[in-house]
Amino acid sequence: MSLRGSSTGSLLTIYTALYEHFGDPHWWPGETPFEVCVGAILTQNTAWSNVEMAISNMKGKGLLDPFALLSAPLDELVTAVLPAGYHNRKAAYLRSFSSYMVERYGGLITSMGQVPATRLRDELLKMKGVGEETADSMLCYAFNRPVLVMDAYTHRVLERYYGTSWHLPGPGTKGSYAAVQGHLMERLRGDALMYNRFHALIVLLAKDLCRKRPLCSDCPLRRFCDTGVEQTI
DNA sequence: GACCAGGCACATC
DNA sequence: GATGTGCATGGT
Repeated sequence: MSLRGSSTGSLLTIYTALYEHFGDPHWWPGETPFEVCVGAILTQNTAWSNVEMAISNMKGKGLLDPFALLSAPLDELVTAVLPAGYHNRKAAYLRSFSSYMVERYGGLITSMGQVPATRLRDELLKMKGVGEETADSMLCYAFNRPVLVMDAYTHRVLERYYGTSWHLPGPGTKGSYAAVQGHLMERLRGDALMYNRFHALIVLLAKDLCRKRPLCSDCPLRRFCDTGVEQTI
């Protein structure tokens, strides 16, 4: 398992070019850490625009609080998250997450923030509806931990960037998440803010390429366009 | 009308 | 353990 020809320099080049092109992405959209966690669950296999509608519904009903969420009737919660799809499952996941927060941490997100990242990650992964990507999104964007989120965008953009030298397993294959995440974090050796921005900028790039928005002529990111990445992301 | 979008759990082999 | 399938809506 290796990436021939890769180097810390090339990854930092991507990061620097992305930052210069897009600026500070200010991720994740969310007014509170709890809202970020809710968004991480709601966005599973779902476009963010649909998640925004669901979060807006929840905000309108005062459900963006673990205690309020737990005391609300289930059908009210289901109705609120309807636009995000998978409403029955996601409503159950949100209840499960809120229950965990209230029972273990008294509903205080600040108490969760005191827990070592590896332990908190293990706890999150034990909950139904929280896989590696969702747990890492919470750790990085709600708890400001130095964790790089690996999602389909990250995988596909980097796959295209490295081209034939990309020898890590593809999304969905065994060990792919930890392998790719470990590879990138070893080389980037960044802090929480850098990992936060790196993943966010990759997503912005992928979305821009989807929309076929042209990059400036001297931008190092044109390498993505030259390899036809806009055709596949 | 088909396909996709910031996954995950569970059943089956 | 690996693979396939269900979950569900809104936008394109």
